[in-house]
Amino acid sequence: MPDENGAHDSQLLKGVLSMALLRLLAECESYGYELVGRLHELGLKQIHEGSVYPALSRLEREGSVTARLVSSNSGPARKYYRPSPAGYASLAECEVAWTTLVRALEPILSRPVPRRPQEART
Amino acid sequence: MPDENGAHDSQLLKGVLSMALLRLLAECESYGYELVGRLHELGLKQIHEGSVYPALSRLEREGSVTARLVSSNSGPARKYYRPSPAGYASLAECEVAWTTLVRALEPILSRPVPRRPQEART
DNA sequence: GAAGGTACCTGACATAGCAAGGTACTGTGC
DNA sequence: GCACAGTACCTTGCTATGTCAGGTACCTTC
Repeated sequence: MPDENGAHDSQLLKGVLSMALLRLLAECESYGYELVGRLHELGLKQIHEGSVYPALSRLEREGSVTARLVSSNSGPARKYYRPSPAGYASLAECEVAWTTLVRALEPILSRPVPRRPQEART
Repeated sequence: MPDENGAHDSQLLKGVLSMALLRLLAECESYGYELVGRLHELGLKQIHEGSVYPALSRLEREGSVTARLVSSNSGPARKYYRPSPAGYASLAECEVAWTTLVRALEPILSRPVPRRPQEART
């Protein structure tokens, strides 16, 4: 089946991408091109370079990550990012917000959808 | 502590609101003003009318919900919404996308954040 | 020297939540 | 009769951020 939910996901992804990137960078210093691959492996196939590079730039501008250029022998120089202390703090906050959201949605999503919605009480 | 994550949440919420609304409506026919209250009870306190009404209009325009006006004796008429068959389908798709996203993020978020990020291998 | 993989970046566009404000109906109290 | 508070709706800008499409450039291999 084709990814018709791709369009939907694009909205769900908002705000999640930064968190995911920050989290991956906390795990292991990395660069944009590789991060795209790592996200794809996680199953987030619909994330493209055009989302990741701007997101990384934002994180750097915000001071959440620091970058260093490392020349490569398999192409142009790679820009390796790693979280700053502020980035770790931001990540922690973001994870709290995410967990809170997931927990808030759980009670309604876990219940099976009723066959017919109940009529409103007047 | 104040809700400093409110700003962050605004991004995390993208796409989640429609799903939550659709899900609540599947549970029980309702109207905007009440839905805001229900979302607040769920812990989604940062959702305001200015988000809910446009979201409901979008859902109606998309054909995901149908609406009917019911006069009230405690104020102006209420606009009750309930999901259409297309809305149920959309909800199902959306829940899949959501679950997929949550599951994709789990493996990286559940691991404890390393004290120091590992140096990249060259 | 052309091709293809690696690696970066950007600009125009669409989406959707937020903030702020406006309208209007109802019952209550004065 | 009138102001008020609560209920209930809606809209206009603003902003953030993902997508799409495209561009640049390095390096190795053929």
